[in-house]
Amino acid sequence: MPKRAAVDKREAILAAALDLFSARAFDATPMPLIAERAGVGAGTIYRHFVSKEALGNAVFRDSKLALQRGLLERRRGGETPRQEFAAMWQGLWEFFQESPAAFRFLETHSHATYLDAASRATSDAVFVSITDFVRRGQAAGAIRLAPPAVLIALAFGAFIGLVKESDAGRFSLTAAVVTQAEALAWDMLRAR
Amino acid sequence: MPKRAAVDKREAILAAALDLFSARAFDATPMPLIAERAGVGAGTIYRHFVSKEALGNAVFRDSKLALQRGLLERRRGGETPRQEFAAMWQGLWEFFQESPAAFRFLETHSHATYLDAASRATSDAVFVSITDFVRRGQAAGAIRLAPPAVLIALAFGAFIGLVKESDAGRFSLTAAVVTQAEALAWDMLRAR
Amino acid sequence: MPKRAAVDKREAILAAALDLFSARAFDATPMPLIAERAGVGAGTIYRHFVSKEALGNAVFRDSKLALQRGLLERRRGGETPRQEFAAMWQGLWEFFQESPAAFRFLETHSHATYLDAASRATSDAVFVSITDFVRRGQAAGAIRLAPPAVLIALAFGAFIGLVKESDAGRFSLTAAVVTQAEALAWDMLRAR
Amino acid sequence: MPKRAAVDKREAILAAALDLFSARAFDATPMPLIAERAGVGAGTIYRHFVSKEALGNAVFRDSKLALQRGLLERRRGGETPRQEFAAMWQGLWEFFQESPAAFRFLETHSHATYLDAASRATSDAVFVSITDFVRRGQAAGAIRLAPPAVLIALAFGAFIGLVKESDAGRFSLTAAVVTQAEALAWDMLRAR
DNA sequence: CATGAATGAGAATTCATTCAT
DNA sequence: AATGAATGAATTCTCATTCAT
Repeated sequence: MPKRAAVDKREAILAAALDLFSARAFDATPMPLIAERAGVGAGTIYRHFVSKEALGNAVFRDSKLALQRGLLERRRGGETPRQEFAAMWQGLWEFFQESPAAFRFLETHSHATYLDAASRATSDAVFVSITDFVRRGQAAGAIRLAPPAVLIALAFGAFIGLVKESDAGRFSLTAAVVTQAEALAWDMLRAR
Repeated sequence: MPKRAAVDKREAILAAALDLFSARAFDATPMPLIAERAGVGAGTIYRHFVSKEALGNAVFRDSKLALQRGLLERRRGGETPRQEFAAMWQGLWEFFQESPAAFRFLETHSHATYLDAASRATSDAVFVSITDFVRRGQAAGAIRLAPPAVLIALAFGAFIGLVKESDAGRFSLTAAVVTQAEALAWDMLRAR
Repeated sequence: MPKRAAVDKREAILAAALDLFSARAFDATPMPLIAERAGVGAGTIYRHFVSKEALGNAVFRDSKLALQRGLLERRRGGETPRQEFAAMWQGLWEFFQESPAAFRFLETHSHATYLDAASRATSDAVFVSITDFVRRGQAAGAIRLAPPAVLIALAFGAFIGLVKESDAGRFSLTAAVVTQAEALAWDMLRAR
Repeated sequence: MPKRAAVDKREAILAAALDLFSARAFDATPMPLIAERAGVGAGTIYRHFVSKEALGNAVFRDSKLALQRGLLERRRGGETPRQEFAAMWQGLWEFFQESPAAFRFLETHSHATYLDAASRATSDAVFVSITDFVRRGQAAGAIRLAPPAVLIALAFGAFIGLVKESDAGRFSLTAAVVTQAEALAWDMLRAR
């Protein structure tokens, strides 16, 4: 088992990298800056990650898993598809509030050339878990009969659009806005 | 008026830069590579753009204006909001088909740190012209009464989600998919 | 055809690298030091050689070919094996006098891990040209009947030993010493 | 007197360093790799050697002394110069067989910039002990009247040439080859 | 004594930009 | 105007050495 201090440094490095990668581009972020932000020596990063790319992938996977947790943790079981969708939308919103850097990082780096197979597999796993929800909703007659991937792309894209445009200063992303948006997004998905 | 040859080189540089910036990150794209792709000398780029950042901004503005043209050019006048929305959605789709590089570039670089005031102003102008459409639709009772910026964020985000997930290989972005998606997106916006 | 200036810089870099690599180890020689010695910018080296290893190989091949020229150029044709050996020994001596750095570099780096196939091929070609001499001498009954490679190893090794020990300060390598040594070396090779 | 364990670690470090230094260059051999190979912590090396250079010098001196032992231990006393030379040549061969790494290390690092006065003194001592043999041989009329240092350089160089060229794959260094070579080398030295 | 995590100076290499041609 | 060779600052990464445990 790794020492406490080592784990702390690793966490500090990941946190600093996430902060920086979400604010500037990956390629525009020098390793020494990450080290400084994390409060460690530049060489220390390489004791935990074999390369900058490996660090980028670790940040990506951590963020993706955090998103998955946020997305799924509010579901209770035994909910209607309508309720489940609301829970996921709220979960996304809470994830964004808890770690906006992670949310923005995922959105900006989803097609980054440095992502490796493991990172892509993590992305896929998250996607599959949502696909499952859509299929159940369709089977129950609550969600429209369109390819699940397309429905997810539209709904997820809508949420991301919300964050991006609020970042651009077009409006302020309040709980009220998010809740209203959820109702609209559900109108896009629900069977009629 | 600039000479024909000079204009051609400028265009070649912009096209090469767009190609490259949409495939790799801005900071991961060397100027000499852009020059080579454009068929000009590295120094020549600096006769047309004062810096790499200036080139990035020019590419951004050109792409944004092309998107605006695509978005608006199919509208005829005298259409219902429903028809106008369909026209804009189709316009977006045509813009994507004509220059997927420009579409992807805009999506990935919308928050780039190198964007200057003029670029942001161009973005805003595009946004405003869509806002206008939403307001008219709301006045006509065809579009829901929510902040226009939020509705645009949701609908535009949904379209971008479509492109991103199809890029990720989750499905193939055919005309049929796009048309079906348009109906769903309209269901998100329309008043009821 | 490359420009004159470019060729000059390339030569300057090769000369500086040879100087430095023969005085210190390859791995102990920083590229900026080579650049400084050559009077060029550090980046310039990379316009002529793709890597430090490539530079090392170029220096090696150049030196090896210079050694080959020195070794063979004093031969006239129609000489006895005895005369030919003397010519080669003198050629080696002249090569050493003209470019002691090249001589020492070859000796110290003959097994360097960075040497590539082309460099090894150059080494082999030189070896073969000497092997040919030995075979002819053996056919003429002038040189002992031992494996040519072994004879070459002994004679060449003897010459290198001379240089190394004189470098170590055990004696001064004068023309007289070299000539006397040649007679002894021949006594090692000649048939009896 | 140092503890047994400490001596063992010191020996392990020296052995690991010798192995590594003979296969790769001194400057291309990381201390942590030596530590790992020796089965000790990286810091432990510094309890036995003040620096990497000091370690390199210790390896050099150990190897040089081992060579000296190999060179001289087969001499019995009361031999003819001819027999003594054969004994030394065989000793060299046995030393090479017992520790080829030490042999190669000495050969490659004889001019290393990090060698200190003590290392050079050790080299000199070995040289002197051979010089003594040459002088006696000359006094007895068995060895040519040339500067002993020159004769040693030639003979020793010849042996090294044998090893280098066999390493280069030109032939296989068998006992038969070594014995034949000894006869030739003696022909180079013997008075006539 | 021994360890090995941590460090930061220094290594190789890249690339935006300049300027002589 | 156009070029592309040249530059050197900045980047990623390595490793000798230290020191808290």
